[in-house]
Amino acid sequence: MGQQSKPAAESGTRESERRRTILRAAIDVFARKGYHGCRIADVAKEAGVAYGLVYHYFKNKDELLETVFDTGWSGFVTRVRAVVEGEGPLAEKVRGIVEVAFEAYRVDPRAVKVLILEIARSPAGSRINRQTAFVDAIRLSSALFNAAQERGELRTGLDPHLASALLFGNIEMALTAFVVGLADARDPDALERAKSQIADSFLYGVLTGAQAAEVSEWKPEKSATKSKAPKRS
Amino acid sequence: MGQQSKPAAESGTRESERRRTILRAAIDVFARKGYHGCRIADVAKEAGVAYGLVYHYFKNKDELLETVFDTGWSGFVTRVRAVVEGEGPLAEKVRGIVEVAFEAYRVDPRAVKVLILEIARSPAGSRINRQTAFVDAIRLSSALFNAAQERGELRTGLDPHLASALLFGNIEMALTAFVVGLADARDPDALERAKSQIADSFLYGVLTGAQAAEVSEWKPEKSATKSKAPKRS
DNA sequence: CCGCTGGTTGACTGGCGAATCACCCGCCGG
DNA sequence: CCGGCGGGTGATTCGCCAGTCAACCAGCGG
Repeated sequence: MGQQSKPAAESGTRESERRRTILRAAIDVFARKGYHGCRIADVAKEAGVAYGLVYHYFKNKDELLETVFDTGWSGFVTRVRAVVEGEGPLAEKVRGIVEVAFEAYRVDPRAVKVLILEIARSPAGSRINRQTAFVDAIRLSSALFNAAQERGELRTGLDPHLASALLFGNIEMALTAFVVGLADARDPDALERAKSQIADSFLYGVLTGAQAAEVSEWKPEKSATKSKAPKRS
Repeated sequence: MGQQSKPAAESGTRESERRRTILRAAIDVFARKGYHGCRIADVAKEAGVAYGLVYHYFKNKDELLETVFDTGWSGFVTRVRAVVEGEGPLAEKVRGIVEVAFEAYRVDPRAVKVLILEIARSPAGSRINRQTAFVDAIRLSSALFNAAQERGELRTGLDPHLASALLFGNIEMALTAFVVGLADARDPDALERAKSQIADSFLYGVLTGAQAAEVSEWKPEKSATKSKAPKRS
C-alpha cells in the first residue's frame, strides 16, 4: 500500500491516489453486495483506509455512487460520441457502438455491473435523475438514425428514437446476461459471438432490404479503428 | 391457516380482502417511492390499515416485495406460456408475446413499473434470486426459436437463446421508456406504434429473408385471440 | 525546535425505521 | 354470561448505520 512521498505533480489527474483507491473499492463492493446492501465501513475496509476518510473525499454515500456513475458513464458516452461523429457507413458505426460497450465490459466488468444494476434502473428517488443520462445517450445515437432515415436507409415507419432505444436495449440485455451469469463471461468466444449477433440482428431489423443485403457481406477485417485508448476507471 | 367460518365458496381466492388491499397499496407505494425509499408505515397508510396489520399478513418487508413479484410475474408468465404453446406461425406468436406485455402495462402500469424497476435488476442480495424467474421466461420462449431454427426460419448462426433474450430486451426497453416517462404513456397511439415497431424490427432482425418477406404482408386484422382474460392484481 | 496545515484515524451518536408486543374488540360456542 | 380466539391496533423497542468530531501524525517553513 503506502508509497508516500509522491512527487506531487504526477499523473495528470489532480485527485489523490487515495481518492481513486476508495472509488475503486466502492465499485467492487457495490458490484458484490449492491448499493443498499453495503455499509460505508465495507468500502473503507475494501480500500484499506479508515472509515472517516471516505467522508473526507465524498460528501456522503449518495455522492459516492453518483461519482462512480459519472466516471464510468462519461467515459462510455465519450467513446460512443467519437464513434457517432466519426466517418463511415451506418452499419459500421452501429458495430462500433456495440464494440465500445462490450470492450468496457471486458476491461471492467464490475463497473459495468454497477452501472447496469444500480443506476440504469434506479427508482425515482435520487436527486438529479440519472435517467437523463441514459436518455442523453439514446438521443446521441438518434442523430445517426435520423440521418439514415433521410437517406432512406431505415425501414419506413420506424421511429429513429425507437431504433436508437432498441440498440441500447439489445446491448443492455446482452450485457445483463453476462452480468447475472446467464452467459459465461470468461469465455471470450461467447462475448465475440454475442457482439456480432447483436449488431447483425439489429441491423437486419432496422435497415431496408437493400442496405441489409450489404450487411451480409460484411466480415470482420480486424478493423483499423480498433485502437482502444486505455479505458479509465 | 384457519379458513373456516367464511361462507367458504366466495370470490375464488382464499386470501382476505384486507390482504389484497395491502398488496395493492404496496404496489402503488413501491411504484411511487421505490422499495428502499418507502417505509412500511407508508404502505399501511396508503392501505388505510394499522401499521401492525401489515406484519400480520406478511412476515417482513422483503416478503411483501416478493409477493408483489410472484403475483405479477406469474400472471405474465402464464399468458406468455399460453401464447408459446398455442397454434400459429412464429411471427404471430412473437406479436402475441409483445401484446401480452403491453397489455399488462395498459391494465396496471404501476405493477409493471415495480417489476421493471425494482425486481428485474435487483442487486445480488435478495434471498432466492428472482433472476431465475427472468431466465425462466427467456428459456420458455427459447423453445419457440429452437423450433424455428430447426425449420430453418432463423438466420443461420443466431443462437435461439440470444434471440429470446433480445425479444425481452426490446420489450423491456420499450416499456422502460414509458415507465420513466420518456414516451407518453397516455397516448394510446404511442403504445400501439411502439408495439408494432418492436415486433416488426425484431422479426426482420431475426428471421431469414424469405420469412421476413412475409412479415411485410402482415396487417392487424383485429385478431381473434385478442380476448383478454381480466388481468389479475 | 515549534507550531501550523492538511491528510488520516476510528470511537461515538443520533435518528430512522423494521419488527415486536401488549392490548383491544366483536363474535361464537358453551 | 363467560372465555377463548382471530383479526386488528399503534406505541415502544432495538439494532443498525450514516455521518460527525476530536484527536493524531507527518511534513514543512520559519
